[in-house]
Amino acid sequence: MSGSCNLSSILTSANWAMNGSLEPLQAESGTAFPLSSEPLLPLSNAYFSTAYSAQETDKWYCKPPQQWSTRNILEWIGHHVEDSQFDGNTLDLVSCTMDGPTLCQLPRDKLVSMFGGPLGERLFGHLLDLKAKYGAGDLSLTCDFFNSLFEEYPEIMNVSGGDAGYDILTSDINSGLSIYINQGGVKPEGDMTPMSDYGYESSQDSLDRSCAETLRFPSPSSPDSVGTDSEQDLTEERLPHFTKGEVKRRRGRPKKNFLTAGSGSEHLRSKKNKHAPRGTHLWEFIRDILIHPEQHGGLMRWEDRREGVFKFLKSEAVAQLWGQKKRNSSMNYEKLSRAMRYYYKREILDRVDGRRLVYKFGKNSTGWRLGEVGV
DNA sequence: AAACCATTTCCTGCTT
DNA sequence: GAAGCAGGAAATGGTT
Repeated sequence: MSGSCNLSSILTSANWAMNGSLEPLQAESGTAFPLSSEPLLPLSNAYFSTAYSAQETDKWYCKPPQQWSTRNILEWIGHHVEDSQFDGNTLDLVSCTMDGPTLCQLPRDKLVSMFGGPLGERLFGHLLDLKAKYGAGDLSLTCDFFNSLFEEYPEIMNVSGGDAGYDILTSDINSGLSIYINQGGVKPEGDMTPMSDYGYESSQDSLDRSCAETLRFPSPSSPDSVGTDSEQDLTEERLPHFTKGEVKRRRGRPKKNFLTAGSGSEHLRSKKNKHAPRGTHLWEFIRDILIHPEQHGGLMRWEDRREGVFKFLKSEAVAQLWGQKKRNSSMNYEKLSRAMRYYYKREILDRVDGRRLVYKFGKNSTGWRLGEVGV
């Protein structure tokens, strides 16, 4: 694309947003998406760690993508660029400058052609998840989401055979409307269900969207959104108190099922990219909560930042959030803490004796120390 | 396909 | 008694 600015230009030009001395960026004539007059912000690690000048409610993660401004979109793309360690210098500024409705209408292949395969797929998948999440209260947005989904993945409409029962595809967190897919059909379900998970591709994705205070904890009688082998398994595994003494619950991680992974985009993405995205380990998830307190304050806090000592303030809420990330609504602090204890041996965590809910990062953990990149 | 890794689940016993 | 800690054992899903 001739004459376009790349992201390094943004990083340079965006300094005007900080020192106010540079001219606003202008798009080339014929640009498909008009540039916003809003100041553009740098898409760098430093930005994401330090620039919180904008009101929190104006962040991309605080509103539906349909309402994003150009700056929101740049922040969003920058977040994925940073999180995936993608080389932002290869991107066109023109590709990044559009409004929310324009972005939401872009088909998958268009995003892929604009941003390249890995990043484009990533952006598209996350956008689907965001549309699913924010479809609440606006049926057109939900329809938009399904139109996109069915357009991109028509095989969903041809699911047949397999286990009986409905697999949750998505849910409307405000209205309680849940959409299930069963053997080629889509069934709306009126009952309230646990909040659907989002397509976490980084810990920030989840945390941006969730605060402990707004978490919905699954009721014992509600259907579970986590994939199980079958309806029978769902009963046996998720409602053990109904079958206690009759069926022994299987140990280990519950099985996933096709189409049960939130929007399905992560499942489909994983086929193409076998490498787990950054930030998918528990200790990284914990670390990110601690280093982004402005996004999820009140869940955890540093006891001694220099030494890496931290404390769970809302242990169950953190566990639920971790469960969302792993698409496992049965996660709790007991299980999370068991995983944390495994880190002692690997020296990712050090023991802190005698203090409840207090842990300490070990020598094999990174990214939390003062002075490290982005911290 | 198999080995490996990082959890997840369940459990018993202990401590606060 | 509840909550948390410790760690063994077995299981799963994803990656190599």
